[in-house]
Amino acid sequence: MTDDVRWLTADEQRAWRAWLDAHAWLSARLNRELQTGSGLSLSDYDVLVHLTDVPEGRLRAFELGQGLQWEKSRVSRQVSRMAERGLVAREAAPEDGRGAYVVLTESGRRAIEEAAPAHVELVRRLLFDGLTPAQVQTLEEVAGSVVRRLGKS
Amino acid sequence: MTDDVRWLTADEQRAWRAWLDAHAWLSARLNRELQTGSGLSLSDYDVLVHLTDVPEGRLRAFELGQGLQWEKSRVSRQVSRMAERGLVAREAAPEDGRGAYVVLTESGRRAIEEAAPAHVELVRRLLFDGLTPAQVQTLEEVAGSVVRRLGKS
DNA sequence: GACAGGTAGTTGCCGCGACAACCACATTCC
DNA sequence: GGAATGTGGTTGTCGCGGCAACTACCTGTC
Repeated sequence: MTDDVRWLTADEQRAWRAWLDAHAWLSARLNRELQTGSGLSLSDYDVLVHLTDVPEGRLRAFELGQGLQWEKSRVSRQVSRMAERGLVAREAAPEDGRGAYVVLTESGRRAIEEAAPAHVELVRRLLFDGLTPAQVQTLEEVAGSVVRRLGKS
Repeated sequence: MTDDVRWLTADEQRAWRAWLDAHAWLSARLNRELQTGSGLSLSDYDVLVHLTDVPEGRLRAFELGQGLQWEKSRVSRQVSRMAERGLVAREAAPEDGRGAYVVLTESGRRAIEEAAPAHVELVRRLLFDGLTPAQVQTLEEVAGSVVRRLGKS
């Protein structure tokens, strides 16, 4: 209402816009490359990464959701789509009648093992090859600061 | 295939994950706050910003697309939704029979003027208040580097 | 002025994502 | 043990976003 808003400085505006741009371009590019290269979306990839990170390649749906910071409805639908394509399977949880496990299939494991090298290579080429170690360090600090601030309101 | 992939170092992995996390949380939060506070989405907001930046508050659809780095289909649909809500209006371009202008309405101008202060305040609180000027500078460098690298393949 | 190629914009289709409503089972409290 | 409350998952609805197909128009070139 009044004029005592603390607007952004020119530097801040540039940094803010640059960040938004960089993220938009980068994720679009990674998604596209992943899609055409291996038929996976970034979301598929993330799910598969989480499943391969864990012994047995099986997680309760809600655990997957926590790891990915996803809504449960998002988890549910993503798993449905992936299950249709054979990348994962659902299994009832014997110890909890409500629960469901999401299990990595052989085909899912193969898919991510084939997709990962090119994906990582692209992240490296587009992001890290252009940065000094100090910049990498600062990037982590900055991102960390945001996450911490989001934590407390 | 072979094992000569240059995987990410631990530092790089942390920075990468932190970036993805920070962006996911931040944009979710900004979107939510904007939505509940003023009924606008981030996309609505971006369109309105671009229109207010320009004299007369009118842009050809393709110009808007260039400014936002959006697909033309995305522009078209976004404008349709916003036009339904009275935030913008479409106008035929007299000088090009194919063309369409997107025009800021009074109601659109009011909407962004009401939404902007809280939005900027939130960006400041969640992002810039936690950063030193040097960090802001580095953030811009990093993001800029990514955008430049995306330019050339 | 006709035809080829390019450009502006819309639409269909599908995958993605948030929110809310809902179902089923678990837990707690009496 | 039965009601109240909580938790894990699914589904409906709607807005968002990319790609490809399509229409309409413009800009050459001959």
